Amino acid sequence: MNHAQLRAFHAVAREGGFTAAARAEGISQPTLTVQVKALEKGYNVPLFHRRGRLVTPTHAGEELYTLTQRYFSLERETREFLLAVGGLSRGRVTIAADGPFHLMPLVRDIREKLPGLEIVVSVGNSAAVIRSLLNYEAEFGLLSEYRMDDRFAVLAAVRHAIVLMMPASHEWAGRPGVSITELQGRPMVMREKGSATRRSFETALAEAGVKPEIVLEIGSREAVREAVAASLGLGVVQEPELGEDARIAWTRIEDADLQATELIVCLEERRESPVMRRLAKIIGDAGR
Amino acid sequence: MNHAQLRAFHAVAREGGFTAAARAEGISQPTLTVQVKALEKGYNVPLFHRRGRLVTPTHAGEELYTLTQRYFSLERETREFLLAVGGLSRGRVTIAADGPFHLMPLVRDIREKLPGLEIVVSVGNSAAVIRSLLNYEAEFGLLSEYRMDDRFAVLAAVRHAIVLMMPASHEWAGRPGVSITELQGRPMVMREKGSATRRSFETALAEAGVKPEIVLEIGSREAVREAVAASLGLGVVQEPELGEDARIAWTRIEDADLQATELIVCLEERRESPVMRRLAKIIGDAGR
DNA sequence: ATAATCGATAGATACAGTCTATGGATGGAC
DNA sequence: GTCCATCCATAGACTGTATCTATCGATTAT
Repeated sequence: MNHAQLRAFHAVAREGGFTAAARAEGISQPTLTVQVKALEKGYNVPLFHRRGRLVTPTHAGEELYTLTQRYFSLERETREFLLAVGGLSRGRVTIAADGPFHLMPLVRDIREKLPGLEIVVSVGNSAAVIRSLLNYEAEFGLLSEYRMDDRFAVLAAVRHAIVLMMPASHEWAGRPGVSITELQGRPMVMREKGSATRRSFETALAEAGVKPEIVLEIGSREAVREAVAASLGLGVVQEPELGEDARIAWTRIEDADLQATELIVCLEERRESPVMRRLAKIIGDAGR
Repeated sequence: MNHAQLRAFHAVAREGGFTAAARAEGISQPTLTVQVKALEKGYNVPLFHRRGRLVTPTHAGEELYTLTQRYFSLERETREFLLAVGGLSRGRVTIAADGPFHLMPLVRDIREKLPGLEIVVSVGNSAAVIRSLLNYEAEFGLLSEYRMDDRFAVLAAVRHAIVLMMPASHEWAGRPGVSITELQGRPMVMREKGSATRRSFETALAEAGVKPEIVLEIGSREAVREAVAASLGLGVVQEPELGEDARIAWTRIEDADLQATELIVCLEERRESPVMRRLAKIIGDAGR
């Protein structure tokens, strides 16, 4: 028993004759005769009654047909699965991100362009993102610029302004911008050392020779916001992370290049995969 | 996608590596590499992560594996079905008989020798038996000798004595045998004209020049027995058809060759089929 | 550092699946 | 009843492909 034999039998059983089956399958009639005969001979099992031009399945043939129906139905299902996955009309894409904020436009864009894809997101810190990528657990990663190395390929970069956050009652509230020098000696609430926002901000401070007073160091964006709302000091945050909080006012820092860059990356070795290229195009369009 | 590609993928996914899969399948490792690669390229779907010597299925690969598991399981099931049917360890055999009496030893023997076979019996008159055989509805037929023609092949013949049946109170009851000449002028109950029993009996009567008095003509074995039990006359019946009836006595007719031959036949064109030959052997052993 | 193991590649080969050509048989049309 | 069309079976030839061996490069373990 082999595939060609089963296929020949199935076609003859389905079409009710060798010639009809040959037409339906687009092959010659002798091929079907030979294959079916080989199948019958191989197991000593007559599968069709041939009386004259009439071809009728034997009982064994009918039973076999119920099996081949399932078999070839499954084969079609498999082929359609591969087509769908190859065409990205179904499948799963996994994204590892170091924070929820820059993720949403990306997810929205993938859902729009490829609605059949299941999107799995895992949010963790930068180390977890890198681990997921190296483990092949995630296809894409959202990472701060400074954590990049040459194992990864950049698909898109999104730059966001870093803005100054203050209590709504603060004297600067309502000002369109402030100078970085004005921050000299001011009380400030800072993120932890590893934060990309803090890194970028400290570089700008150093360049300007400005030293604020660090009154508090806190491990999350939300904690910084709460501390600012409680008037413990000023804070810096990336613009998309601001949210809608009535207790908070914010303004730009005009005379410093204060930006954080968030990268959408994938493993360097996977960059040339066709699926990756198509997804990268969509992602590139998203992170304009 | 073709069968070799799916088989290669399935083996690699199952064994967790190309070399292991090659060992398991008894083929060379490059074959698997080529086939799996062709499958991946054909649909632009990476199926395995290859990092170093570690081979891990992608998500698409895992999904495909669930499909190929079902697929190859069904393929194995199909192969086992064909093996079983070819070895007669399962399947169906259909027998058409012109009466229930000679059937039972045959059915018992088939059940003993080939316990996996489903035995389907259809009982009808001779014409129905012949029709079933010609329609391929039945593989075997039980027929009276005189209905045979050369479209059929005789697999076995069972000869049964035709005996004389009388009421238990009859004067002959208890006699070991009677002469056919003693039937001259005796009241008798007969089966219908087409009956093999009647045919054989009338031939014997004609040869002996004996003429009984036909008092009743009735269309079934059971009806003949009832008529005899009611003392309407004597009856003739094949020995296996006698049954256990306290109202009835019987004896042989000594000086006449009174036998009916029941044939087990199949279609001439099917006689050489291997399945038929094996069944015919069993049937031949049965009808000793 | 070295050996062993694993997967990838290239080139060659044998077989199997398929084709065309043809024959034989059956069933329908007139 | 005869002729024609249709269908399945057979024979022989061919093409493609699944497979092999030989070899390389890379990674892991000793």
